[in-house]
Amino acid sequence: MDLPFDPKNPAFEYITSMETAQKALEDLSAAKIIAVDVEANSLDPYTGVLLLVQLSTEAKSYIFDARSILFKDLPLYKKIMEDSNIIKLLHNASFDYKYLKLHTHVELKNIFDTMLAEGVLKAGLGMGYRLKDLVDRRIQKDLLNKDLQKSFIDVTKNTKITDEQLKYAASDTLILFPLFRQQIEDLKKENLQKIAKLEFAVSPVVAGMELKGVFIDVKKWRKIIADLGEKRDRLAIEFQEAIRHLYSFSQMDMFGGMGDMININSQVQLMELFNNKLGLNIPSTNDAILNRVNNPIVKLLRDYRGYAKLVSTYGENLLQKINPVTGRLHPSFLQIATATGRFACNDPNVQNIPRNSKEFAFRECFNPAPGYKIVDADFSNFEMRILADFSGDEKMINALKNELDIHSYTASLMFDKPYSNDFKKKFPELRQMAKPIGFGLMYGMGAPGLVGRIYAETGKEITVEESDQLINKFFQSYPRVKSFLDKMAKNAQKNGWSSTPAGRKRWYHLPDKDDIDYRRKLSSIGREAKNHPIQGTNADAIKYALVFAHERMVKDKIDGAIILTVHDEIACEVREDQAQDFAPALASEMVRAGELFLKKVPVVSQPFVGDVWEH
DNA sequence: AGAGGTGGTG
DNA sequence: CATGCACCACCTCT
Repeated sequence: MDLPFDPKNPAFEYITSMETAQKALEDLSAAKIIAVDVEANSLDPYTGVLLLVQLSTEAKSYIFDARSILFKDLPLYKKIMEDSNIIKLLHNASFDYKYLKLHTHVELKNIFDTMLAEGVLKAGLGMGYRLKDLVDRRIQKDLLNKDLQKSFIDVTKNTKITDEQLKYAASDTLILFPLFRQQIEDLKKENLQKIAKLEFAVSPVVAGMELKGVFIDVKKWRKIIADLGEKRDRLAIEFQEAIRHLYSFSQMDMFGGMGDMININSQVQLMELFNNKLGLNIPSTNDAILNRVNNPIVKLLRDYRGYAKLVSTYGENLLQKINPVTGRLHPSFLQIATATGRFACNDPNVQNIPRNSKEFAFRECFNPAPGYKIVDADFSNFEMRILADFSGDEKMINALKNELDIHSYTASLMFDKPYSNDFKKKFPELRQMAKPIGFGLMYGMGAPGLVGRIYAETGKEITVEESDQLINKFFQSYPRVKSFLDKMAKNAQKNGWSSTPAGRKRWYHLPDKDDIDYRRKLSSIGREAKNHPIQGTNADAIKYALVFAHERMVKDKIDGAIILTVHDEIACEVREDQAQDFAPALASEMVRAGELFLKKVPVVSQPFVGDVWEH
C-alpha cells in the first residue's frame, strides 16, 4: 500500500524555539485532523518528565521539545487541542491525555483513538492492540520499529534528542493516518461507529479517573494484613504438625525447630499427600473439590489458603503501588481488555478487592480525602433486568416492574409456592436454590455445574438428574428466557459473532468441522454468546453512565471526581457539602444510561454517601 | 519467561 | 459431547 511518508525518512520539524512553535501552530490550526503523541521518560505522569509533544498533519510532523517550549505562553496551542472541530488522532489517548493535562494544562477534545477502534473491531479475537500490532496487521509487517521507545527512559531535562529518536517520534504520529482511514471504513462496514464514539468519549473520563486515583489508609490496611498474616502462619504450623506422622523423616534444624514436611503452596506436593498418603482420591486441590472432603488436614489447608490468598494478593504489594507524588493509588482502568466490553483493571486491580466482612474490611481502607465524601452508586440486579427485557419474558418483566424480590419470585414459580413479601423468611432454602440457577443459566451453565453451585451455596448435595429437573423448572417458569438464550447461542455458532443492542460486537473463532474439539468449542461459543448481550449491555450502560456522570459533575460545578468503576458501580470523591446532593444526581445519570437499553423493565440505581468504600 | 493452578471480584 | 460468563495477581514448576 502507498504510505503518505517514507518510514526511513519521515517529514518532520524539530521545534525548540517559541517563534518556530508559533509558526507551526499556525500551520496546524488549518488542519481538520491532527495526530497527537507524546514521549516521556516514564509511564507515570506524576514522576515522569514530558519530553516531546508531536502534533502532525498528514504531511508533516511537528515535534515540540516540551523542555524548552512553554505551552502556557502559546494560546493557540490550547485553542487547537481543545477545539472540538479538529479531530485528534491518537493511539491509546488516555496515556497522552494524562501527560498533556498535567504538564501542559489542556484537555484534548474530539479524540479518535486507534487502539480503542481496533478493540471494538476485533473484540474476542485475542489480537494485540499495540501500535506495532496494528501496523504489522494493517500496513506492513515490521514497518514500525519500536526499539527506540525505551530510549526515552534515559532522557532527562538536558539530554540531547537524537535524529533517530526524532524520526521515531515522527513516524509514530504519521502512521496513524493510514490506520485511521482503514478503521473508519471498517467501523462503517461493521456498524460500529456508535460504539467507537462511545469508547472515544469514555477515554478522557478514564484518564481523569486514573489521574485522580484513590486514597488508601495505609495504617489501617497494614493492621488487617498483619492480623491475617498471623492467622495464616498459625495454620501453616498446625498443618505441618498434622501431617508430620505421615513422613518417615522428620526434619529438624540446628536449634531443634521442626522443619516443614512439604511446601504447603505446592499443588504437586499436596496432590501427592492427599492421594498417596491420605487416599482421598481427588482430581485437583481447588476449593470446589476440597469443600466436599471431610478431613481435618484438608480443613487446615482450606483455612490456610483463605488467609494466604489475602495476605499475598492484598498485602504489602498493593501498598507499594501508592504514588510517591500524590500518596494515592492510581490503578489502570483498561477500556478494551475484555471480549464483552467490560473494563479490566490492574496495578493494582481494585475490581477484586474483597468485600468487607466481620473478619476483614479492606474496602473500609478506601477513604475520601479530608473534606470529601465517597459518593457511590450501583445498578441493582442489572443483568437480571437486561435478561428480562431482552427476552421479553412476561413473568420476569412483571416481577421486576412490581419490585418483587426476583429470586424469591423465581423460587415461588419453580416450587409452586405462593409468592409473598416474606417469602425469603418463609422459604429461605428455596430462595437459596433459585438464586444460583438464575445467575448460572445466564452464563449457559449446565446440570453438572449447577450441582456444584448449589452445594457451595446451600451445602445441599443433589444429583445431576435433580439438577437437570431444576433447570427445566426454571425454564418452564420463564419460557422466553430459554428461547432467547438458545437463539443467542445459535446465531453466534452460525455467524461467528454476537452483538449487544447498542451494536457492540464480539467475534468468535468458529472451529473447523474436522476439528477434534469441534463440539466442545462450539458449546463454548454458545455459552459465551448467551452471556455476551447481557454482560456487554451492562458494559455499554456503565460506559454511558461514566460519560453522563462526568458531564453532570462539570455542569453542576461539583468539586469532585470519579475515582473507581467496578462493572455495575461508579464511585466518586465529592466535597462534603455537595455530596448529599450529588448522590441522587449520580444515580439518575446511571438510570438515564441504563434506560437507553432497557425499555420494558425499570432501571434502578442505589446511591450511597459515606467515608468508606462500600456500604 | 511462560504455563497451569488457585482464588479474589462482578 | 462436555458440562458457568468476564477478568487479574500470586504461586509453583519447567
